[in-house]
Amino acid sequence: MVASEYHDVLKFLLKNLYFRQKITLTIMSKRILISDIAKSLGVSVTTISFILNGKAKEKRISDALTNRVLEYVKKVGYKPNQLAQSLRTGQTKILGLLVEDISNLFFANIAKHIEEFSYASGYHLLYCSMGNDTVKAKELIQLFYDRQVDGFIITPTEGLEDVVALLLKNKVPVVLFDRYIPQVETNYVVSDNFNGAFRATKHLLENADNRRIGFVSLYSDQTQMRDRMDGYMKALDQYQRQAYIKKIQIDEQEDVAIAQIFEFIEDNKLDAVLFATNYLAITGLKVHKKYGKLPAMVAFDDHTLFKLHEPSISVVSQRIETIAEELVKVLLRQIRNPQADVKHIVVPCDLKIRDSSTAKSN
Amino acid sequence: MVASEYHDVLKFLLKNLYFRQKITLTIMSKRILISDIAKSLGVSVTTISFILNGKAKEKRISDALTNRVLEYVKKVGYKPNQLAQSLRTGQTKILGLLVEDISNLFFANIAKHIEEFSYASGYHLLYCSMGNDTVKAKELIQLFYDRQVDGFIITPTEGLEDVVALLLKNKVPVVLFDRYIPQVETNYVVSDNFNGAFRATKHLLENADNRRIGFVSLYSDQTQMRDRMDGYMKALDQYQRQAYIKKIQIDEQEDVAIAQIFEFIEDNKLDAVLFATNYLAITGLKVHKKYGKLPAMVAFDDHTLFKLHEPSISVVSQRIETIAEELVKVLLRQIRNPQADVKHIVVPCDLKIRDSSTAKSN
DNA sequence: CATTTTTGCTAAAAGGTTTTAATAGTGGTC
DNA sequence: GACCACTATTAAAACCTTTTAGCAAAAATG
Repeated sequence: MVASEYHDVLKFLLKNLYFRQKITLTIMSKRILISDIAKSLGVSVTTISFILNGKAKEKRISDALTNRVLEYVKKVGYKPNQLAQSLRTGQTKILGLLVEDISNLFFANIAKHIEEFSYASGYHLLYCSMGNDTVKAKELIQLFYDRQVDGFIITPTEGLEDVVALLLKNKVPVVLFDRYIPQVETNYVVSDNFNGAFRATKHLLENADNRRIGFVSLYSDQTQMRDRMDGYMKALDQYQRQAYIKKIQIDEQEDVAIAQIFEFIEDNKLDAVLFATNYLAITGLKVHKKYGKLPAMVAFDDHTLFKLHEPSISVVSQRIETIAEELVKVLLRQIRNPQADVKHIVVPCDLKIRDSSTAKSN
Repeated sequence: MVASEYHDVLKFLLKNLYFRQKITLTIMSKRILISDIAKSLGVSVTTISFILNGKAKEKRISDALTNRVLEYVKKVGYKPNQLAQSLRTGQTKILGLLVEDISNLFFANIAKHIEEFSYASGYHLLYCSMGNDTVKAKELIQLFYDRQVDGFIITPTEGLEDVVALLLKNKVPVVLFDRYIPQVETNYVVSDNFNGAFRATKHLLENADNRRIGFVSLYSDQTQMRDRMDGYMKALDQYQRQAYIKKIQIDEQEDVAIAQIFEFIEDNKLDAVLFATNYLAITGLKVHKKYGKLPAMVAFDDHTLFKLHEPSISVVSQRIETIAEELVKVLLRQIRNPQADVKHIVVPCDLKIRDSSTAKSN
């Protein structure tokens, strides 16, 4: 199945998921077994299993019997016990979603869409937030592995190289997102952070008033941070301007961060700033609120706040739905065909220009 | 175990979760079986199972053997196959979390904390968003039921009375939150919406400039909406003021909603407005941005935006962590003791007064 | 010393599927 | 009419645990 076909199938499934037949609830205390059906119909369990798994033709079950079974199964609302099924087949039809923090709007949004695509394909999701705690992260991956999830969707935090490599070595399907691990050859889906930052910086540079343009980022070796910085640098190089870079500690106290950003802007007399994450940009806005000073700015990742803020904040926004769709697509491909080659998918970003980078105010 | 003890245990587990022993990864292709251990140690499978399930004493397994087994198990990193375990015991150690929309900040935050408390107790979470689609919601509940989750945490959308009742009838542990279903006697954990709204309204009333105070809500019969309105009404009654109530369609186009709110404020010459949800309040702020008019206001549910907005927005905020903790506590109680009586927990709200309801500006 | 009780452990069943290997019957071929 | 191929179905093994019921040896009892 080529990619575009696959895409269509997914879309189709998704669209029709909620319009299937009228839903019949079969929540009842005594779950009915395949052996009950076999007895009632005077047929063997094997036959029924074959029919239900679509192997009727292959196993030469007569059409008459096939229909009789199918009808009866529908009538009594039989559903195979998934645990028994999973135990036997080794497939749980569950994916593990490990994000940095599910309460972060970016991840929550991704999670929402991943959920939609997964469910449309018959997969459920176990989720968890790993924070920036490597030990916790490894433990959670181990837990999900022990639960025999069919695949992993992970935002790798630092220090996870070995465990991800271990998963791969054991042929566990994995797809990373938001950032990837250069040393480990895995599937990943990321935004085009480099170009996003490049275009944002260029946009700031094109306003002649912006002589001195700074970049606020985090102390982090993660690829998305590196790429954003590289994009910023390239734009500056093109215009032969000096770079001003400030990195904040990942778990810095908010007021400390605020003070640091304020100093950074003041000391360097910055006219404009590119913030590497929306969280940092929000911290930047608090500088504004506290010190009443705000240079031109662009933030990475959109946020409800940015549209409403006065002035509204320009952003490099990620195509969250596309990312989610690709994630599920790549992962399911790997699950269905373990031989499949590794996929690296880079999704373009969109530069949304608002007032914070154009208005002459401030 | 009384509630407070239980609370302590949870807290303890949570705190120590990440500091346990050094983590040893046992991700490996060939999973080791209990029978392998039995063979290696020349002991029966039964004995090992008893020991691992803490029944050594009860089953009179000698201490010597117990230790030998425990040590060996640790050495080879054996972990029981959870599927086989679940199949046999009927317990999956998985909870189903069904929220209206995981990408909504309120639910994402709750999800984060529910996750923490669940994991600390050895439970994992399957999540999904139901939207406002009753059919989808029922289907998802059915799917989770089929997966034999040990319990449900649900924000019931309208039309779910029957399926929740069905779960209850079949002794499936359920706890509702955010709102409940009056006709069905279930566990629930909700905020004290009535008093929250009452206090917020009273706060607005106490400012003598606010003669006309409106309430913007949704067309919805859900309890939390009803309670918030009742709280608003009671405060107005106390001050013998007229009520101005505007309800917006749940899935209304944003610009339509904006226009409706604007009209509502204009037509009634409102001095102040209480918004029944943070989403509505944000829509209200867009009225401000579009028409440049903003009465005094208080929003329900906090949001990053509100602290930063100029003026900052006063809110009735919910104690999300407490709610999450109670949810898990109540649900696990029910799971562990199916006879346990139904719990109704009402968590107080906090009125956070900011500039939008006090500043003389606008 | 015969009987009962306790100790220490285990064989086998149960949980509910899928899948392998086999069987009994039918029709065709030379 | 012996042999083969095919049809339509199934018994039993496998997946990996937990739990029931029971057994043999040792200790306690009268």
